[in-house]
Amino acid sequence: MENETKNFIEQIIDKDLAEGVYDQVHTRFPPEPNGYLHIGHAKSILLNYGLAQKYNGKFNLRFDDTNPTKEKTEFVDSIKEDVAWLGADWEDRLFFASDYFDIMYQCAVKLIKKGKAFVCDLSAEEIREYRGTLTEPGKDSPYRNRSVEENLELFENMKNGLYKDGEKVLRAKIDMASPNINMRDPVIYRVAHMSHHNTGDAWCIYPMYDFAHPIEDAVEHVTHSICTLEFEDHRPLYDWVVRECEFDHPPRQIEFAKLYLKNVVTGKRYIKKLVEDGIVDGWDDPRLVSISGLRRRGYTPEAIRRFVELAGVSKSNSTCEMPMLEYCIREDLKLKKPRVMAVLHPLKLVIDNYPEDQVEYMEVQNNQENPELGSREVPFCRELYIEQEDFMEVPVKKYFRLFPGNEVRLMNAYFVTCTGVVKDEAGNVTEVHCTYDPETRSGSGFSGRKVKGTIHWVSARHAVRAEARLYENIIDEEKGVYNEDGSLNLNPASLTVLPDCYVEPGLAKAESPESFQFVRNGYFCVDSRDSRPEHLVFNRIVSLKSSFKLPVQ
RNA sequence: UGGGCUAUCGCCAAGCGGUAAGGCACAGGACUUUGACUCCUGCACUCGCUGGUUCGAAUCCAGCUAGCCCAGCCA
Repeated sequence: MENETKNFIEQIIDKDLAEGVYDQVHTRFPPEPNGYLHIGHAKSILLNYGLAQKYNGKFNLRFDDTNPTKEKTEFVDSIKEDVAWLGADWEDRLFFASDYFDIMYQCAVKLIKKGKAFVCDLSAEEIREYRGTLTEPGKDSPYRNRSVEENLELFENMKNGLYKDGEKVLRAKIDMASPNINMRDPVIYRVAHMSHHNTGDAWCIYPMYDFAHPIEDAVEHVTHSICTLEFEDHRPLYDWVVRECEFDHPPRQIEFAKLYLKNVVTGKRYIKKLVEDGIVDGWDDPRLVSISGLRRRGYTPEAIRRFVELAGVSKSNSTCEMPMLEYCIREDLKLKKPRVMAVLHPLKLVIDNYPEDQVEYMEVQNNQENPELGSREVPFCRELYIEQEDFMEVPVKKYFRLFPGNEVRLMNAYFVTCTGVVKDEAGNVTEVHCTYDPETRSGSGFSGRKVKGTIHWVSARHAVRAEARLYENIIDEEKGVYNEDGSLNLNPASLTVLPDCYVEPGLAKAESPESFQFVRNGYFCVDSRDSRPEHLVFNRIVSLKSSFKLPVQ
């Protein structure tokens, strides 16, 4: 733990602490409640929370709700749930930017009094024109030199609702010729006659992000305000606001690169579109990488934490590959969850020399690598279901599962030798027949001979019918997010439903996502949202690393 | 073409003047009551390019090149 390499943010913090710039570390996660959180937010949450933990500091959850046109209470609830689920504990420090509207208003008044802000009557279009372009400087607003008294009065009028939306704004007075466009007298307050989810109709003017955010950080005594790269250009303005408003505890803004996943829709607007168009069945659809979708699919907070850790923190734009995330969930579940038998594509196997009405209960370790998980008893009888891919009438080279004449082990049970098949009129194999050797029962210590193949099974008489859902990325690989006509490029194979699966008896519907490893079929999770009684639905979390692949016929 | 930022293996990512960590992926091999897991082994004489400084450069300097971000009364 001590020898871990430090990321660049930790290096900055170390330096700050060493130089006495700060004597503690205080971070925050400041989402705008305008959508659900996704894997990208997890990086920010875990980074901020992790730093607070590491330095024995504090972590706040703060809703950046300064724009009532986009925000909803539904989103604050879901965000709180997801942040808590990820394990980031804000203790008693849950804040809303809107709780500081009074302070922000006072700050604005202070700026006006210092001659650092003015009320501007220009329209939005005019402001844009006056702003100049990337290569040409802007020019001063004709209202830039209003007196302090006039500005004070006008601003108060703005607050008191004397003006319509867009009629007037408050602007910081900085430098219209700055090469940094954010410094060209940015708007810091706008008029919006609209109910706010938190403050109701108390206000009709709302502060802009660039003005509000530094104040939020400063009043909360945040020391390190960590945000993403696109705000780098805003840092001079952030510092300007903190300085001009004369805060005692100036926070430091640090920017890092967002986390992207290859061939995956991140980005609220795309996910929002999929939800609104009804293409997915909600923000928690398992095909999405929303936190709630990952949770429903069976991902654990530990796996997501591990992934964020592995991906690291830097300033270079990067895109991780899905296998990295998949590795993390396999790693996490491997020793923690039971390994049970389930047949996704059933084929009946009849043991001709096994007594018709006999049932044996085989003792099976829940997880061979982790004895602490204990064992269970699995019924075994004459008729079983095996996986279709575990039988080949005409075996290919190097195939060592079941084929006529070959002997394999039925996992946790007996050796069986295939004796023949039954076919339907069309020539499809409908039943496989075999004989078993009673000497070879699992655990009996039999060592007379060895078999190359071991296959899983489920008792036909006892098995539970279930539905398995296999999810893939919802956007087609390699083709990008959009088609040429601008529509989303959806992957038609993103959801495969296997309605006729059989799983070991004993698996039941769960209240919350419950994960298992289905031997050779990968990791699955009981979908707790399926409301049909007695209907067992499993979401595939991730498949196992490639096993034997049949040669392409 | 103004400003800001970035550039180290297919993908992440250490490195901060002393001669390229690690993980994912991939490829071999061993093991195996599932071809998984585990375990070994391999995987950048080279750090976007070109020059320069130095005994010595991925690290310093100069000049290029490429990519990302900024002209919301969004965050």
